[in-house]
Amino acid sequence: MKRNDLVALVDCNNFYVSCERAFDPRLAGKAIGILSNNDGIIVALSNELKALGVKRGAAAFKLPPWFIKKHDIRLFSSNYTLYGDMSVRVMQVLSTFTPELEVYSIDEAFLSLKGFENRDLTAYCHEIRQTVQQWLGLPVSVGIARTKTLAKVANRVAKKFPGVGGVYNMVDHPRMDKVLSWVAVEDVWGVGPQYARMLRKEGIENAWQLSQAAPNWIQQKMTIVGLRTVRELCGISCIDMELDIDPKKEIISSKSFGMPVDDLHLLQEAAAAYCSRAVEKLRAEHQVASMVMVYLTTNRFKEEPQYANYQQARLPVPSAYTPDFLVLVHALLEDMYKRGFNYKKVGVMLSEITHQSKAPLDFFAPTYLDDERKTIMDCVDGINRRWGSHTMDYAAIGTLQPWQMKREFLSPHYTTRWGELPVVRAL
DNA sequence: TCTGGGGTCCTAGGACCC
DNA sequence: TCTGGGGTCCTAGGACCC
Repeated sequence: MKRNDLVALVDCNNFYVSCERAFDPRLAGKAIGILSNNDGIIVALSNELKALGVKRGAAAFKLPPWFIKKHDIRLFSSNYTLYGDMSVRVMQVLSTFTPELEVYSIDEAFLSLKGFENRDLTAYCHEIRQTVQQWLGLPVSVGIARTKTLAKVANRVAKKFPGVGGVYNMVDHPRMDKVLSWVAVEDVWGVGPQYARMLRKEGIENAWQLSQAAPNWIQQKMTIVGLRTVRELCGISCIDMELDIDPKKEIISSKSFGMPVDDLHLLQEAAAAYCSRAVEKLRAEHQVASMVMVYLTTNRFKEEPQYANYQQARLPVPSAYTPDFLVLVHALLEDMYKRGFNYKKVGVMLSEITHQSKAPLDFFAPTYLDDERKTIMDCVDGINRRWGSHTMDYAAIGTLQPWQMKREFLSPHYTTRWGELPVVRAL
């Protein structure tokens, strides 16, 4: 990107909450919280819930029943199927507004506005905002600037000052110092808790001060990554748009259990289930992997005997055939397992990933692409796509699955299951 | 009772090579 | 007293993002 680039950051407001509201208008104006896996903590809050003093990360069970009742607080288990599907729709709408769209996260995208210099950018972004609102029922905020980091700042302003109407334009802003001084240093994109603590100790408390810091010192303390952030705050674009979706380098599937698990066979089941999920994701991207890693851990927050370990193994030939991995995962876990601990979590990670067509060849073994194993997997995936996931599964994942996560307050899969479509009734 | 899950990038340091 | 120097590759760990 060059100095004269233009970029808009579109970010959905309270995305998970807004998805729930989009399908249930009665939730408008209510204090709403979305829970983490296992219904443990609150990961997303509506503004009304924030106003009651509840913080992100608060343990759900610690909200007293009288408090919930008094303020009519609505809690939901996270429904990632719904949020993921809504996300795809948002991105589809946004892509009609620019030739260059970078999907940055489930609820955010950067839009290149290169070539739009002569338009009224603020008005154009209001149009984007209104379109998403009208077509999907989701509120978004838009920040416009010459660098991604500044677009993040502008987006923050758009969210925090309702007066600007959800869009804030920082391109050639006359009072950059004033806007940046308003942003706390830990709220700058690229500055996490560790760096924020260090910077504050050095007297740098806001984005403006950070933008004025000595480049050499910044690079020494925060690596090249920190230096880029500083330059971006100064309006020099260093972080390019990423228009191609990079193939994944690793795929992780792991979850905390809904209850403590000490039995090896149950751990094996859970690991097999996550393994199967991970390899499914691998195939969805037409990739193969040769390395698999398994980890398991007890609950580090509890005052009881602790144990954590991981081990990895390599397949002789890259594969996307689930049973190849199930066998390894089974053996690795058996090796690591120690009796007498209450385990909280296992995870499976795939790495050394390549595209199916680029996998290294083996003289003595067929490649995944040319093998009947691929035919079998395609068949399984096809069935699960047609009839719903888990229609066909591996016996290794068990049937009772007592380790499954808790999701007591799950909303319907409004957009992805026929049986759960919202119904509109004439009164 | 609870304290998520899934990613990426960068650097330092060790192993190994000539 | 001496015990090079420069390069690459790999891994672990730390930082960040949502």
